[in-house]
Amino acid sequence: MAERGKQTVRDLRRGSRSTLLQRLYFEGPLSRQELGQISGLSAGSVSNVIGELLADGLVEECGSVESDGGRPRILLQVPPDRAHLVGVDVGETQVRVALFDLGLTELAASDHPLSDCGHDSDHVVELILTGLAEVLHATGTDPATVLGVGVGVPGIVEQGDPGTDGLGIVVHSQTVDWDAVPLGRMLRAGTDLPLYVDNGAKTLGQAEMWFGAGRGARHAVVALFGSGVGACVIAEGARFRGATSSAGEWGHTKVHVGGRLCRCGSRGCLEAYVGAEALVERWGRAPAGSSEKAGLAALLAAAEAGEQDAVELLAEAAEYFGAAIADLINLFNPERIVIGGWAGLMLGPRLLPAIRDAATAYALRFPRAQTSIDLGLLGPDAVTVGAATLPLWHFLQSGGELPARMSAAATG
Amino acid sequence: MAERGKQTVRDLRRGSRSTLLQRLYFEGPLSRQELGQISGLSAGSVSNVIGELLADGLVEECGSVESDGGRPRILLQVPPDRAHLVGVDVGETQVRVALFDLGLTELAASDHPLSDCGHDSDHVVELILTGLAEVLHATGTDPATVLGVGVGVPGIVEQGDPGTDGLGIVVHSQTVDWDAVPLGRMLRAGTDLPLYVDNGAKTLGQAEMWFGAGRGARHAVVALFGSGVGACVIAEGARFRGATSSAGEWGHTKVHVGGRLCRCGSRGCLEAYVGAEALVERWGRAPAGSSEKAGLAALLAAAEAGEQDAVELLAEAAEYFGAAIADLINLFNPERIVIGGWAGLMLGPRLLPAIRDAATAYALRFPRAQTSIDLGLLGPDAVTVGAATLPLWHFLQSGGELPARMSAAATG
DNA sequence: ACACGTTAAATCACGGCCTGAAGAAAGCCC
DNA sequence: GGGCTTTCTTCAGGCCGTGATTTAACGTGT
Repeated sequence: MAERGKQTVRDLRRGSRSTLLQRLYFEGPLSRQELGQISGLSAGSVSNVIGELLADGLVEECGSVESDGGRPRILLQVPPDRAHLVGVDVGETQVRVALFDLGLTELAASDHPLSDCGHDSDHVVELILTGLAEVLHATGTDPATVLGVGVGVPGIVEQGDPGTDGLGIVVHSQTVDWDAVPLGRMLRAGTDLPLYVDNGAKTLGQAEMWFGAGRGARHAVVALFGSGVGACVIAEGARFRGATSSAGEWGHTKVHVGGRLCRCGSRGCLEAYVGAEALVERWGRAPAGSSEKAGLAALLAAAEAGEQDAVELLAEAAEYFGAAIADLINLFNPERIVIGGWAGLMLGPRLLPAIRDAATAYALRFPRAQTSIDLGLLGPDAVTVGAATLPLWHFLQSGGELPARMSAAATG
Repeated sequence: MAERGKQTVRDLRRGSRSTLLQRLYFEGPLSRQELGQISGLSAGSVSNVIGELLADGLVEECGSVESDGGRPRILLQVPPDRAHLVGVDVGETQVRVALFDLGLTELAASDHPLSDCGHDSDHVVELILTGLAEVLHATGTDPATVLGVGVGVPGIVEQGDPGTDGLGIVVHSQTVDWDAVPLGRMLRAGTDLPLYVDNGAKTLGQAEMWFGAGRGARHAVVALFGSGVGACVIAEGARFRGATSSAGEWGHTKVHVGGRLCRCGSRGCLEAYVGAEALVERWGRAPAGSSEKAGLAALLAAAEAGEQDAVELLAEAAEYFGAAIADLINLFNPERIVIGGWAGLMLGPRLLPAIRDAATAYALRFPRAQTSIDLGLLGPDAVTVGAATLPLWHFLQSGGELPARMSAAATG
């Protein structure tokens, strides 16, 4: 149980590189001095490791800061243009491919609507690959500088054996009718870049954790409230994946056993009570033919205008949502809950107080007291950013391991 | 995020010791040869580390086995009598203290009923300390050979800062009315032994994972079904604790928002539908004045005899239980669910098929397909065993670190 | 200008670690 | 007794992080 495999003396160096690289990446320009303080490494080791990273071009000096009277500190940072990342969002209505630099600044993006052919997997793969080619071409980016492609998909992702170059990645989705689609193999046929695939809600949560309302929390749950409902659980600073990477499927938690029919085929799911699709449908007064987003906006406007049925519907949704959040608090004991997703951001300002109250009423006192409930800061566009964090995470975790094809071209 | 702190070259040795010790502990007598194979360490290192452990008396040779034609393998094992462990169960009706050897064989136990003074914390602490003295005296065990005392309590345990010798341990329990009881400090006043405290349901789950139906699983949830309902979540082979160690409070998951009133004060909790206390109360036909256990047995007998209301009540309980297990499957994506606890073991044989069906009906297809649902193998007595695994786990994890007072007396 | 104090970074000997190869040990078979 | 096989031990070699020492780079005061 929990035996971490064999460790050679070399893994220490990888660990040190990783620690330093992560600190520099997340905590901005830092001197060797400060790096030693916060990482616990000795000054000698910091110098040594930073020297290596400098030689690899993974770190660069950027100015200095005087230190009253003594030698000035040299600031170090991870050069944002040292490498690139690709994030893909396979959404309900479109496939979006974005190219980022190492600092996750978006350099280019490509959108392809998904109206005609639906979610036929061959079509989606084709769109991903064309999008990838487009963003690379538009920016004149050498594919050799891309650390990897992260893809957020709707559905459950089976990661397969690691080390098989992503070939084992398989996607299951009851909602878009993907049954064991071998996305890894299919994408691999069109690109040599390292592939990372995860659920889109999870990647959005990842983005919120890194750059949004989740920053700094080590134990958090990002509750994603959109057309459906999902969650991304972070424990000890890393995604909680479970045995086959599908942990956090919150939308089909039973809040009312034997209750409303859900699109998953079961009854009483949270999603059937608070999902945007369900809300709009239950309200039944959205302008015919309008989008789900417009429908929800109309519902919200009606409630703001004081229309009784809209007010009640939203109040009920807040109660169910809060109760389900209470379940998350009881089960995961997070220090923070972040409510994200487009519907969450739209309804959040109105519902947050009621959600907090419901969570307090339904959760156990002690874990509830340890938890704050806040709105997310990132819009749904952040799915691509989150997807791009997948290869980025691998990069940082491995201590700055570059694909073989890139290591020669240390541009600094 | 997820930066594991600084590692010195010495931590490697600790890791190796820990790995080897764990393998030997769990996988019985093994030769250096086999140890090298399964741990990934080189033969040289194994010899080296085992030499250390032998010198510390943490490992002993135990016979040899011929190896067709070559030098025979020398088998190694962890000597069960090298040290002792204490497990304490602070239950609903009694305080039970048990002394174990390193192999978790029970050497002595002491029970004290908790009828008169209820759960007054001073009284409980007193009983624990007398029980501890009793088992040590009865077996003539030198306290210096005790690795630590593990305590399972009803309620939520706040671990406090590690390294403070357990002084920060505080217990909260809405059911037995403990509000921030500083159990660590209180016990520390009466003993110098290392202290470990956790929720009793969690320790029972721990026992089930180590020696019961959970053996070998790296991701599992032990669902504990007794008077109340709880869960112990194991991820990556270790307990999932969350931010403040209270993760896994499953009994108050909302299965029916706004439904039955629960003893926690909230409505619609799982426990209010399937907890033994709730079932017996709802049935309403248990012999007056009988214990909860007897009441549940009577309910079961009535159902076996075909009495309609009993049959229906149990069928409903199975459905709710299965639905709540479906939530666990969706949220934690375990490879195994173990149903334990005294009520679980009592009703399990009858309800398991229905629970499995309900879980299948309510959970998402993919994660459900990855999970097996089985009955636990250990009775509720295992709480003490589970509690004793707390110090044992520390011992194995640290690579066989002995309290200072013991290391001199390497008896071999 | 110039020495002095101060702070930051680089260097280096040291003790530890794991590996891998070579050697020693312990049994069997002929 | 001489091979042969298999297991275990020993040891050189390459790395690693530490901590002390040295060097670098800057203010300040004279």
